[in-house]
Amino acid sequence: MDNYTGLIFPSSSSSPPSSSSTCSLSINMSSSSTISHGLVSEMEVLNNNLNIGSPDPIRSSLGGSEMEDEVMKRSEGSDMKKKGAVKKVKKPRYAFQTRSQVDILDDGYRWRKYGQKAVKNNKFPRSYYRCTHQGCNVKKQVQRLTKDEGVVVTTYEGMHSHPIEKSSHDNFEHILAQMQIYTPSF
DNA sequence: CGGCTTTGACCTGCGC
DNA sequence: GCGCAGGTCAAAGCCG
Repeated sequence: MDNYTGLIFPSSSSSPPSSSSTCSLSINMSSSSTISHGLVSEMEVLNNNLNIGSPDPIRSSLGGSEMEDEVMKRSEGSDMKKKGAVKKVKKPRYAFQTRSQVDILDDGYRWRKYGQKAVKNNKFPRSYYRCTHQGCNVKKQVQRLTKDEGVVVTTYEGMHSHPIEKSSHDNFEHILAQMQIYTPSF
């Protein structure tokens, strides 16, 4: 099938993606460790441009940082008021569009679905996945666009701290090879 | 039997 | 303060 993959970049006003192709590769490949977290901290901007879910920029309520995965848990269901001690650290998020019949890109990592929500202004639900590798807190969201049902938007949050698990790695490289830089010109 | 998906409930942040 | 929308949890069920 024809599936193009448009990489969505954090189109911040200050730092245009100069060598974007290298950045794209770093999304999920094992070399991602070379990318500093500060590289993309403004996913909201591009999400806004995309109108993924709502006209608002994403509210970055995904405040989960690496450590408070436990903290975020409702402790006893009674007092989970420890958020005051938790400082919100925004993880960098990366999104890219894929024109595909299937929602899930086989990127070589193993994901476990932990939630699904209906999103406003979108007839397709958004699915939430977490990397199953122990100690790896990478999450991703998968959403199909209402206005173009063939387009799937995948948003990654965090960096994998481990190599790709499956050998289908080549598959993802193939996808990456077809990547086009998405330039939000609207 | 273990891992994964489904799904409703719960929590939080934000706008009004 | 209230309501809405997004994000997460966890129990139950399914499947290999």
